[in-house]
Amino acid sequence: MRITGDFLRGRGRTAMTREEKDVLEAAVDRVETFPARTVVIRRGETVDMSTLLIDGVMCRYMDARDGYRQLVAIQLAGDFVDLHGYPLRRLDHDVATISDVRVALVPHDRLTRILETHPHLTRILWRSTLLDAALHREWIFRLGRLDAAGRVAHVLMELHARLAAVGRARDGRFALPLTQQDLGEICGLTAVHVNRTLRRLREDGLAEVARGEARIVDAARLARVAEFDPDYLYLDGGPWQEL
Amino acid sequence: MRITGDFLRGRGRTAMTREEKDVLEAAVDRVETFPARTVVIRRGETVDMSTLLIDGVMCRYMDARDGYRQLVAIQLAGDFVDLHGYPLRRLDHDVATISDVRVALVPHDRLTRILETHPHLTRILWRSTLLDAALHREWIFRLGRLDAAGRVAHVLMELHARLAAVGRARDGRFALPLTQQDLGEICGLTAVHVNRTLRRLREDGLAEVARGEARIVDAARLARVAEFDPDYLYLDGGPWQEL
DNA sequence: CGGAGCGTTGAAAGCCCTCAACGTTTGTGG
DNA sequence: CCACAAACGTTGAGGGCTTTCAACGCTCCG
Repeated sequence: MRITGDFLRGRGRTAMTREEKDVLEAAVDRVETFPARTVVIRRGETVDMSTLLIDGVMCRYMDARDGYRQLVAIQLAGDFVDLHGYPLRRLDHDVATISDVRVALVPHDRLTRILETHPHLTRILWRSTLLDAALHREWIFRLGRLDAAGRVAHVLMELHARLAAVGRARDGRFALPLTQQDLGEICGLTAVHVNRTLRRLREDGLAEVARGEARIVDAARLARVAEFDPDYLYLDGGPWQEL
Repeated sequence: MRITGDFLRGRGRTAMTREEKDVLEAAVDRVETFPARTVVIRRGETVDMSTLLIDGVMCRYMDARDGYRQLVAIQLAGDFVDLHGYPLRRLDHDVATISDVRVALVPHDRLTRILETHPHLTRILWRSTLLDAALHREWIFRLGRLDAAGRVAHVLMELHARLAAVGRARDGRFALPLTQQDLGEICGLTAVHVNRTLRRLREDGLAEVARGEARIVDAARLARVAEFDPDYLYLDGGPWQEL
């Protein structure tokens, strides 16, 4: 498969012409791997390349004074992890791996070239950074309005939907290399309470998380607990088709 | 003053050339006003213009099942409220006014023209949508990691910094047309608890909010309670100068 | 096979919510 | 300009959700 084959897969990739896909593919300078649990970019660093995640799971996070951190994004296969670093030039948060990952690196000067020559592809790249922003907003909603069960349920629903879009979920099951501590740092909860909440979801027949795998047992009820509506993911086949 | 004169003011506007400022100004189709507490765009609507806020305060929010809403952004003078609607085509949230507002409307076909002819200005517009995303991330941090006092303090610090950047704060004071209910919908708290928290901040000599005005009394201590670092606002004069 | 990280469970404390009542301000119409 | 109503702000008491602290079991990897 092409290096960039999962980019926007299931979320508007079809809006790219064959030539645009080639141009994007050609913008990749090289492919690298990082081991699990590695910090890749530190907050404040000036960046001159952006990272497209090919396989594995990464995260973006901000540190709190008490030593805990708050995850602000989970990045999955096909995600441009730090494309926003191109217009912003420096990042306001850290980037790290969760699992072993394979990434493609795209130098910013090649993005500038795309900007100058391919307006439609530019708009698609721009759009992809805004899909991230839409996820951010949903995370704000999750943290501001949902209780512990809702938050954990929401994360599971979101990850399932996103992984399914890139062919990495089947029958409601998907690999979930997150610890309960990680889930806590996503949901603004302690690991202890995540544990109790997962038990509750399991006992209620909604979802099961164990040994690096998640399984959504009753999607309808889980979605209700999570107040989950996949609109914000702008998935293909949703109510609108665009670009 | 020009209609677009506050756009990116204090946050990278100087990176725009004179010609680019003219092009942006010319992209404005018309100026409109809306009264306070009006819904301007409903979630899911397809949009073909974007809204630049000239004066007043607006918000973006998502509804929860219980009737409460979660604000995901506050927009101030100079903010492009829904520029993300251009690449996304439809919004995943509602947009409403808080105070009376004056806005400039920019048709999307003119943005497409800019995309095709002004790559540097395009990058600046792109960047402005990513400043919003950086705010989203900080809001996630605020909700996930801070207690009530920290959240309210953080909102006050952020609004002060952003308003100061566009010349609408003086001596730590600024107009704050938000009710305690609004603050609760920003912070994921009830209005009652916002009230108690504001009292606490007042009694501790950190900040005062009353009759539509906020006053930051002790910025250093308030920033500490809020774990506030203005990095994420990408203000001019910060540690980096870019574009 | 040993250790470190991860997961699990219980008890107690704390923060925030809910409910309720009342005071204050704002805006509107007479 | 006043009167009134509605929205907003304030305060108290009690309850619930989540955290904290502590202990222990499990799993996986070197």
